[in-house]
Amino acid sequence: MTEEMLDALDRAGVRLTGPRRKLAALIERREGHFTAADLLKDAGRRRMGIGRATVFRLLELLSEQGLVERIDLPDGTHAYIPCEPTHHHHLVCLNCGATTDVDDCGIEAVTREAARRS
Amino acid sequence: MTEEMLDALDRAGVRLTGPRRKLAALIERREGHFTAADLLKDAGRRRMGIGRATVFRLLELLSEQGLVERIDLPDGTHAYIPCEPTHHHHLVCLNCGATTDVDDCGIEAVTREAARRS
DNA sequence: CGTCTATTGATACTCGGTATCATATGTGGT
DNA sequence: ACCACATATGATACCGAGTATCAATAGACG
Repeated sequence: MTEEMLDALDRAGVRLTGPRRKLAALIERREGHFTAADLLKDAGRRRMGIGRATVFRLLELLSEQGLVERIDLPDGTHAYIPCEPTHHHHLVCLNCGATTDVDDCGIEAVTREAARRS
Repeated sequence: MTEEMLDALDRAGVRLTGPRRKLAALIERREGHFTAADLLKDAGRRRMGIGRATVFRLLELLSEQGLVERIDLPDGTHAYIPCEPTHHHHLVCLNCGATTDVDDCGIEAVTREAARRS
């Protein structure tokens, strides 16, 4: 997984820097979803001097590359889920935070119908 | 619509105060969705001295009463849509901001399937 | 090894929303 | 019509997520 990320970053033509390697490793040991704040906390606890901005920047990069899915939580914060860059949806349990992938794309039918009626 | 809101507030056992009446009127003249910031701006422009907190408090109240639906935009902000307190979904166009109601609840099938599989 | 550009982290900032708290104001009882 | 008192208000300060800036650092490539 870490390798995957680093490869993808390399392929994207960006530099393979120390902070990025460290953050990729941190993401790897997280299971399931996490927030920017989680990573920041992880990094802080291990006294790697990784700046706020760097974390947000890497998450943006990863999400552009499709290695991470950005989820909009109803409380207005964001979570990230490491994932394969294929088409699918995530369902997030608002109570326990568990996540599931849904490949059956039933949403399309609903939106199509709504588009027709508007 | 304003009457509806005020009635509902009355029914909810809260006081029918000046600021609440004014805000209800402001909401009425807005069409479609709006944000807390929109209301704040409206109120400020007319020099009604309505505080930040009051706006958020009223929106919370209205949303508890089901008179307004709180929408989570992907950029992490919230919008509100005046609506009847019945079961339905909203689709928000991310480009133009237009909203549509969807009563066909296709989402249930998807979530049910996912629940079974997890 | 050296250059040169991408990246970094500190800092300050913005913005949506919330907590606090003294003051003002609806409301229900008389 | 008045009063008492709880509820609601607005000013202010605060919080947390995310972004802008910018001088200093460090990959990558020759």
